Amino acid sequence: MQRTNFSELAACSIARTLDVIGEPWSPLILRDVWAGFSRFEQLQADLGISRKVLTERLNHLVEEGVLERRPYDRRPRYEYVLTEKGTELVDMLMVMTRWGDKWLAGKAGPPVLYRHHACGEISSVDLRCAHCGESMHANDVDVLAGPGATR
Amino acid sequence: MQRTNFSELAACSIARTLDVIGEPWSPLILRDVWAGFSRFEQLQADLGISRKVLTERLNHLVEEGVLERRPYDRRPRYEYVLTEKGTELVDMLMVMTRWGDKWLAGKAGPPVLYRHHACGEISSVDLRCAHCGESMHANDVDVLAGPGATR
DNA sequence: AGCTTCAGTTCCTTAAGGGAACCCCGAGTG
DNA sequence: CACTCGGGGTTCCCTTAAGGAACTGAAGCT
Repeated sequence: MQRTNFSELAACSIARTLDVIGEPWSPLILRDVWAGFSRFEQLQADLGISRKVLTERLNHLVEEGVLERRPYDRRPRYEYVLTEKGTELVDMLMVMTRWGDKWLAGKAGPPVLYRHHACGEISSVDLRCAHCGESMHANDVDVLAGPGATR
Repeated sequence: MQRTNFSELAACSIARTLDVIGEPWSPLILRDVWAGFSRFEQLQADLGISRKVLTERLNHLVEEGVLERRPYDRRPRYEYVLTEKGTELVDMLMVMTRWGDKWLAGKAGPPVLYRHHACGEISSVDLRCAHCGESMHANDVDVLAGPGATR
């Protein structure tokens, strides 16, 4: 299969982000690392992903600065941990989770729940304007060309 | 290429969501439809995607209830519009955009800006707890098994 | 009747994922 | 010192999906 490099299409932060974590399995690898599956064997066993593809994905995520590969033994053993850049990607996963919980979970209800440290309650994320704090969703904004626009 | 059906791996809203929009091009198609490119020819020209793949992706997104295919002429002409389910997916794109703006845009700055209707300011999304309204990010939550969990 | 446009469909080539087998390295054991 | 074990990959072959260009069909226009 050939695959287009999305970020060459246009200046677009969505396309650029997809070049970092848009490949199959990458978001699930991030989820697992966040959940504490940090080693190659753990990830492979939990996801059932091909070892070849897992190697490729981990290398790519490390190159992109989303994960860090660090030794945890004097033997050649490594674990993968989220960098700050990677941790901030988890925000996106929390929004995906919320959408999946609402539209795909069905009667069984959400597979996982989040308990918010600040208030101690089971909750989920909500999108708000970083400026005024009011709700901010797809229909609440105008899209304008920014400084990095090319067309 | 074979591709694993992610949602069969485990009860996981992320995996389920990826089965809806995780295929290559799907998020960019959604972005374009949101931006007003609603017809086959417009999408194909803007993205440079193969017509075959565009057909497959549009069909899948319609089947999943994310897009609606509606005629706009007495001739066999169709446009694709976001359903409510699809519009809520754009939340995820806004979070992706924010991450890409921060980590990948570089000196040129963000390619697009959002102006928030409520306050009229250029802004971006921020994740907050739906319950208490405080900031809610990856490190601010505990993850617990929910009613839909299978293990 | 012929031309044009939109919205796909068909067909071939190329490359990526799946999966199983294999390999290398250092530690622990007898 | 040889032997085994387990983590972390690498290699190989097969299948299937993406790229890309050419083709089709159904209106409406001239």
